[in-house]
Amino acid sequence: MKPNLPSAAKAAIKPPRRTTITDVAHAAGVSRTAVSYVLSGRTAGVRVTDSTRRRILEAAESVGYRRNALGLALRSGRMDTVGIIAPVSIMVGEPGKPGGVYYKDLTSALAAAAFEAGLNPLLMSEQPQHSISLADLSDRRVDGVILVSKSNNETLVRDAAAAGIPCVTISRSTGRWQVETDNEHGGRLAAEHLVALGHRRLAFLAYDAEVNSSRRRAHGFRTALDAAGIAPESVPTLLFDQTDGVRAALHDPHGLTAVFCFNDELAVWLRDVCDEEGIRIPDDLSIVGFDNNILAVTMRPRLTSVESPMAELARTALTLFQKQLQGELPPLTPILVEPRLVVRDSTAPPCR
Amino acid sequence: MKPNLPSAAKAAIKPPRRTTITDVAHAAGVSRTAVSYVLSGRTAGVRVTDSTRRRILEAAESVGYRRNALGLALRSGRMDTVGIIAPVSIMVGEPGKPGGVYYKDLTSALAAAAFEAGLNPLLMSEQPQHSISLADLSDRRVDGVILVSKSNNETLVRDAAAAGIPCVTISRSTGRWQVETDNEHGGRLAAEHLVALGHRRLAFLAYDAEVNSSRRRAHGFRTALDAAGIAPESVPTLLFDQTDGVRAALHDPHGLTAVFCFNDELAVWLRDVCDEEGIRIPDDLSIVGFDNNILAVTMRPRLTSVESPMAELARTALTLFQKQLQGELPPLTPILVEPRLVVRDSTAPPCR
DNA sequence: CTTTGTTGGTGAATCGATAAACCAGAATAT
DNA sequence: ATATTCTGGTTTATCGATTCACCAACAAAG
Repeated sequence: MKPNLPSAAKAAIKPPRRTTITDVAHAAGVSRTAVSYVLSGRTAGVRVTDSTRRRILEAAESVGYRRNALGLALRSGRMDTVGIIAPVSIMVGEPGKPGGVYYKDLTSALAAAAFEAGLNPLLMSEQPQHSISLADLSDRRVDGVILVSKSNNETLVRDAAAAGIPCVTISRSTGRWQVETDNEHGGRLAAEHLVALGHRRLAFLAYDAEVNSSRRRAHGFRTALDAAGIAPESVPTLLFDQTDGVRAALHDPHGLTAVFCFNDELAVWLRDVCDEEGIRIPDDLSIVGFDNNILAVTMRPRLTSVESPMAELARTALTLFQKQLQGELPPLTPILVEPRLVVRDSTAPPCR
Repeated sequence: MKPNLPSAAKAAIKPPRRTTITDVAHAAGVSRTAVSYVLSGRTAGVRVTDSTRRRILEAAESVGYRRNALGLALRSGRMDTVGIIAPVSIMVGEPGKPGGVYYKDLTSALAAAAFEAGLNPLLMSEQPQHSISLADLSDRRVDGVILVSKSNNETLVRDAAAAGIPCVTISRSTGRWQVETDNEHGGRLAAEHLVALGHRRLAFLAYDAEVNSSRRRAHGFRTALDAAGIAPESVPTLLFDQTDGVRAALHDPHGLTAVFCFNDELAVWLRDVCDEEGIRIPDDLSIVGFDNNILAVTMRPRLTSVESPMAELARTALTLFQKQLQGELPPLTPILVEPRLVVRDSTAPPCR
């Protein structure tokens, strides 16, 4: 039963002959040019009568013709593929690194949006050793890229622009084609909710205060608090990697009654710290997250969180990408996608 | 400020001239064939002296040559790209559908493994209306596919085989190139852990008892219980969509003391039901999950879970894929990846 | 009756690479 | 001295599509 001949193995990789435009041309009794013209739906350059057109379409149907993406791409430069550049370390979800859930959700949403837009999503790593580099991109394997990488990508964006490669950035501060969550508004939503509950002593918790999105959320948060009569200077920024500082802030007798976290994962982390310290949520401390991902609904107590609308973000990015492909001019300012607040059980009026 | 000429718009999509193999040939003063031969590292067909080789390499360097993937693919059929077929509905994480976390994790792990293997991952939807269909695959846009789709994919696998498209399936019962978690072993691990804690009245909780992985996990679970003297008939299968049955089972005075869940999401769901019913975990009921994903560490109490090693699964799939590409014969049986049990706080000795 | 224009296509070049066939000159064998 | 092999490449065909230049036949215009 077991075949000994290498031919059996080679059979697995034998090239299955496909029907080409030439086959259709033969079947219809016309030239390849006419077939190409009719099947691609072009309207300039060649004239064809309706009867010839029908003959070609029928022939294509009967021989089961499908256009070869490579031939098309090589000649005319369209690959109908969009590269999605994301950090590979986040794809495999390294435990220490933040944002794993966010980036997986975003990548998935982008892939789905690409399908909707009739494009094929090719995942690419921001680490050149893992994937084709940006310099390789001009080989037209992809028509352009969407950057969701978190690292400094100014050079990536510049390289893309210099090479004439369409490029949309998500939640970055570089590039002329940008889409991002309205982080300031998100911060305001959190602040207004907490102020309405009666909180007066609040803090912001971040991984890295200098990251752009972090700054924006903090700024929106403090601006709204300021409007409510709470001095921005009295609203500290706590840092994830300074655990002692966080614990001290929590135990201060005049201490905090509410914390706005950079994202849901950080909110979960804070919940764990509170558990260890015997601080009850929401009785002793209210927590607001950001992203509203699966962690927010799984966590106990359920997490009040600012939702960045992933699907809308992704669809907007794809829309921008296609506009860029069609040669339109970039928007004057980054496109902002509005977040909304989802209230759950981790926030309540303060008790102390 | 607003330009009226289309030329301004067209400039955005102007084709940036790339250096081709012809440029290198000119610079080195040799034929394109010689360049192709040297730069592709082939060893048969053409002879080149070391000095010529050096001249070509230097010329390639100095003109900044990079190989065009499309030309290569069109001529020789290698695209160095692997298609990953996953359900798009899961990519966007519809709330009602199970497995969202699992499939996102798996897709990400596959992408990372593809980078490691020197391949580019192209995401494809199992829904033809969203993406290129399998029939389109023979256009060599991808060298083959990895199927992680959850739906019945017998026809997909058959089509791929008929078209000569390399295809690896993950956690499916069709195809000759398969890799899957050893679900039976996973079930045994859960059973042995619970029996060691003293549990005698147990159940299995599933979305769909007929799904292959579900059957395997249940079978391993019952087999190990049988070996411990617990009759398999006394171990019911509870179903997610029959909530009343689940509640009844939980409240039975001679009722359950432990439940093994098909996956972590289902364990979270069960935890929620228990919360509503006033059943404490792990005091009144022990829960074991499967997957050991982020939900397991976020859930309170922390979830004891059987870990299916995602990275190993992905790497194995890529290895199989490359073997298939090289024309090797398929393994005689599906490759099994061994799970391990991670014990946390959701399991304890029974109190009743 | 010649010029011009229109209709309905065809032929050949091209995109960037690979692969098979070939070839001139030198070296070796007979 | 002639035949054969080896060396170091070159020429040409090809992958599957698009696109530009051109053409034959016929009609309308001058």
